[in-house]
Amino acid sequence: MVDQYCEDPSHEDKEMATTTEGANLLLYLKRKLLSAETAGKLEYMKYKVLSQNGLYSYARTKRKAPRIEVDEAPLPQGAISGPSAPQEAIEVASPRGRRLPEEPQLQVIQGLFYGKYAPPDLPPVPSLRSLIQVHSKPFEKQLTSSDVRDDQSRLSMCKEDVENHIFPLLKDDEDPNQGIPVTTYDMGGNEYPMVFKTWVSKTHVLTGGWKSFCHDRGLVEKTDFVTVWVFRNVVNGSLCFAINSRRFPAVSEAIKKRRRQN
DNA sequence: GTACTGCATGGGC
DNA sequence: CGCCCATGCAGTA
Repeated sequence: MVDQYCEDPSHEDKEMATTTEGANLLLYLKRKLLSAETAGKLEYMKYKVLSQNGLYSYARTKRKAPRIEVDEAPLPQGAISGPSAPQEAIEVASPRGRRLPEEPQLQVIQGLFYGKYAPPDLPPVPSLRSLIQVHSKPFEKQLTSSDVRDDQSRLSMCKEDVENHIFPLLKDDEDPNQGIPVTTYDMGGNEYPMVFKTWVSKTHVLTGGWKSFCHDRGLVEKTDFVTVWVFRNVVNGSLCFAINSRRFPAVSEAIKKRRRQN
């Protein structure tokens, strides 16, 4: 696209027009009130770009309230409005994990993620904030070929992550061996119905909508890493996942996961 | 045949 | 050696 402009002798005029157009668009957008859906998508794009460059630190960034005033979905009854609504979200401690209140949270996370990456404790999806009260900390997985292959495409998760981040959130009547229906959200707030299940062989998987999630985002093995948050929908109590992905084109081998030292 | 599920296996740690 | 997990492939709808 840029090359075309360079070869075109009248490109300066066009460029000028484009610049003016762009400036007008930016001015317009600055005043534009966004729908919840559009705001969510923009937030997702921002998060994706910044998280890939390791620049995103959602938890530490002071954020203005999202400009959502038109078409905003009504908040569930009892929910406090505003960006900091679920302040008292309850984090479920892992059975093995010790809770050391003085310890900075970032240190706890480090070592579990690839590179310098500290995803927020809560999925950075504005439309989900009022739904989350009970949740666990995120975990990450480098995708394998069986995670993304068309004839398989189920997300397998390791024992440690499942025991630490999913099992603590399960209710008594939810049996992973039977399969638990879950709703998975992407960073745009789009829903994918999936099933979380533990096979007889003790493999833990996410099936069902995982395939379309994979397709929609064009996920590939090894270079793509998914971050998984697990929480309960405070309104209907259902088990929910939120999944984001980051891509490292330079990564072409399986990364060995560091053993947790307890 | 196609899409999907889930058990069994073997390599790696 | 035992455990874990990626995946091969058999079975089902």
